[in-house]
Amino acid sequence: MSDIRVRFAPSPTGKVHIGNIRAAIYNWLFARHTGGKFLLRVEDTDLERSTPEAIQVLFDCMQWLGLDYDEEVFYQTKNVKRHLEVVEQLKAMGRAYEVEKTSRDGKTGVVTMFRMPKEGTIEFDDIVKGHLSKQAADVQDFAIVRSDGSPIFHIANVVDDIDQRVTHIIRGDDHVENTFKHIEIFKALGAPIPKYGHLSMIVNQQGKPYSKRDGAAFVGEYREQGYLPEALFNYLLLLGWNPGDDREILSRDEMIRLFELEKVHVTAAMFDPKKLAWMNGEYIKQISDRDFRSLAIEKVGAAAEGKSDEWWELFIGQMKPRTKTLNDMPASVCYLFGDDYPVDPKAVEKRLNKPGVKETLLDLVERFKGVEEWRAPVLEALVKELSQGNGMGPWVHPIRVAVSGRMEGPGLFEMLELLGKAKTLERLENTAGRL
RNA sequence: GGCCCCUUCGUCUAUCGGCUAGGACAUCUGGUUCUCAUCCAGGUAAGAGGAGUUCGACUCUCCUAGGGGCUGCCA
Repeated sequence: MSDIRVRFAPSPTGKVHIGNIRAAIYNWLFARHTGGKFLLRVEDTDLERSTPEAIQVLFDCMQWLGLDYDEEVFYQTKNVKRHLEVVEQLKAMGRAYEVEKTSRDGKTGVVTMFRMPKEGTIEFDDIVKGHLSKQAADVQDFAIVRSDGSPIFHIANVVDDIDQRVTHIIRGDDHVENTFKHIEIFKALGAPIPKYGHLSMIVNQQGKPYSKRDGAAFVGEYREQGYLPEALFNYLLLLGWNPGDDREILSRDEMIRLFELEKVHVTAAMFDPKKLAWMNGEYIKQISDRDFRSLAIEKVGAAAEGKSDEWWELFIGQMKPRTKTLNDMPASVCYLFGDDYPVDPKAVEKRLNKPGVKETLLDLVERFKGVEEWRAPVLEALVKELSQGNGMGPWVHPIRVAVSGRMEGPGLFEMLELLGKAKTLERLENTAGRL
């Protein structure tokens, strides 16, 4: 146990950005590594966007990624009274003052400003960026209460951090400049100044912050696309941190054991969907047969019912190494679950519309009819004998397209076993009939 | 404009003054194979530029260039 307390403090908007969730991951890992507490604070002061649905999306994302939090969720709106009390305190001390201002949209009103020192330097040691300092004169006074009386981010954030007794603030790089302001508020209030760690941004190929224009920018999209939470977690973790050796695929326990905030990189990291896809494939290969089966059933739907354990074992052995994201699966195996499957015209052209193919298929139907034990090795032996050692291509390719409509997939004989004798014969005959 | 930060293969990165600069993804070649994928073997590919410190610099210092962040009654 330690006294370390960190928080993830998103403002719920109905979507959780990958850069944001990476901050959550680093906070979580830091807390779990040090034996501290990981707190969740919902900065729900934007009443229009912070709907119950948006907050639920946030919870769902965290649960999906296995980011469990300690203590009760802290809602920023419930602490508004405190924020305003502190502002009064600041005013009494002469550190805050009211002024009439005109906002960008032309409205004039009285806002409360925080008074920054006018000389000296403000400095702090950022755990990831190192020593940072700035002339106080370079930081302007800033608003902390709007003309409608509502507290602004800067004051709400600091007061909540004080109330939640946060010891380490790990957040996005875009808050570095705010830190110089926040430190002054902590000082003015006589509160201990937390340690800071600012995380670089996730950027696109142009080096700009990764946004929805660059592809899937939100956690929910990866979930919908069939990525495993473990893979996204692992990939995001590696975007700016590594254990110091060549390991890349890490178990949750290893991550917790090895994670060190001091080793987080300062530089922005470019998001590479290809590597994420590779990593997802690695995780799919790692999951248990049982889990793979239930995920497959989830994706394929009702058509997956009624298959035997034995059937699944063969299916899993064939499909696990061929699956990059779970969502690829329904399309790549649908011919196993029904007769309504797409036929690739290029495959037909290349493998079926050739002289002699019709005869080959009809001949195979006759030979297959006599097969009593409908098993991949038996079928393979049969075709091997036909080919007389000259390669099974002339048989294998037409069969594959005839029964599946595509040129790629599981091993042909395994495919036939999965399909069953009746379906295989039916499809071969039907296909031959159309040639 | 001002302030702050960053800079190793295309990408993520290792290197804490000794480097023939290592790994992974991507890419290419070959092998295995009935296709695809897996798997195996191998290849191409990097220290932004310039000064300085040092026996020695990717590692330390400075300058330049390039990139990014902030500069709201957003968070």
